[in-house]
Amino acid sequence: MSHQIATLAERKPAKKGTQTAHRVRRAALKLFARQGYAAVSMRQIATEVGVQPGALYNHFSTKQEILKDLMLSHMRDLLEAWQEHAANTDRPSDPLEAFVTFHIRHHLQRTEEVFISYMELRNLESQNFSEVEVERRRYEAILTAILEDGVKRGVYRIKETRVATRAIIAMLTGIPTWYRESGMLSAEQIEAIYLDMVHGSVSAMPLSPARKNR
Amino acid sequence: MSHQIATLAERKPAKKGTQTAHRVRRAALKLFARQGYAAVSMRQIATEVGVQPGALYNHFSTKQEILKDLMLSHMRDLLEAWQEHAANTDRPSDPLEAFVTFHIRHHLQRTEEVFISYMELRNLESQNFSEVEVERRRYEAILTAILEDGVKRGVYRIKETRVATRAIIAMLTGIPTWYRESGMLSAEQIEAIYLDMVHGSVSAMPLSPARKNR
DNA sequence: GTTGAAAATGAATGATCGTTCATTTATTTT
DNA sequence: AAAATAAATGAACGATCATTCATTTTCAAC
Repeated sequence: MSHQIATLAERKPAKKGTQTAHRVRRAALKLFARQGYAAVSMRQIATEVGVQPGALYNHFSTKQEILKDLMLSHMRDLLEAWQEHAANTDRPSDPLEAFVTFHIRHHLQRTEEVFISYMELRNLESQNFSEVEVERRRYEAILTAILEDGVKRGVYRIKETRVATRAIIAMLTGIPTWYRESGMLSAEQIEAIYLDMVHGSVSAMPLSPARKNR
Repeated sequence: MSHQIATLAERKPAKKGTQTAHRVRRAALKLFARQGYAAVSMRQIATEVGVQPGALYNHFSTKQEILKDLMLSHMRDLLEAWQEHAANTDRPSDPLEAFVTFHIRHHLQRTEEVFISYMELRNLESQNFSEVEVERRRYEAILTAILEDGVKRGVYRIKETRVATRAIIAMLTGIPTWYRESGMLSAEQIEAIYLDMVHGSVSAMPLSPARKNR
């Protein structure tokens, strides 16, 4: 499952097989995101990779396994990235801001994965669905904890932190569906707008003037 | 034998054909929502209706046309419902509240349509996509206008009303993906929570204590 | 009740689907 | 360089796909 990324001082050359497996993932990611899992054939994936259909089965035993692999590794990448981000940020003055910023940046660089992860859940067989769901809940729990802490500290006014979590994540995750790099707004501007909105949606107090015009 | 549904002042009995067309729509709606457009076959739809596959083509010329019909009529129902709602509500003190409440109530009663409308856009052929997109933008424009008016009146602090529109609609439209009637929260409670959050996300001022505990 | 139209049937069309497999080719290990 | 292993080929499998159509059945209008 662990596809190694060649870091600087890496020794071993990537084997042919794992190279191809990686290209299959990339091809499937692109095609699933564009057309949807059910509408993409193994033949299309094979063509995109530049290989015969049968060859795919040297790397994945079924089409379903490709989907599971993509969705699960997306969620695990996300959680891993958050762990790293949180570890490297020492005591953020505003944990909610840290989370929102992280989420937006991470997702804006992975629009295809986001599409798949939020649209292809129904195409996962139940066992695979459960596995993905575990990771999703784990991620949601991070935000819920931040909100609950804020409530305890009296800075947030929300009553149902689980509901607020879903509301916020839905709001943020919608960005990649319409954001285009060619658009009028930069990623930083969007980040600032959403940060303000999220803040306002949960805060007991309005933004202080100092925070407002950054 | 056939019992037609008699509405109040209705004269004409529904013809057999239009009855069947309606059942095809219902069956397709249910199946598309559960499995996705691409994963549903015309045979499945026919079985659900209780008819042979070929009979479907007396009412819809292609599978694509069924999808288009469902998505387009969903959007038109939505717009029509809003017009009616707005007409019957005389000068709402808070237009944003009126919109949010309307949106939540309307969508919570149409979870299958919502699923299809936000997941099957990519399966629409470009001509059909454009038609649906026109209606969607029309709907978004309603909220944008409300926000812009609020900005002019100085009660909202948002800079990009188009972005805020998408953020709010994404937040609200996410509800049907997790809401279950059997859950702990009633539709009214959810409405109240989201109303607070939306309000906070755009307002220049925090909620007044009077509004807060309703 | 007859008649013409609408709706449904049942069978078939060619295309495409995911997957398998014996075999050949390429790569890694010894 | 030889042996062992991994990857890719090319062809095929049965199943299922959306759609068509001649025919029969059902229904609505007169």
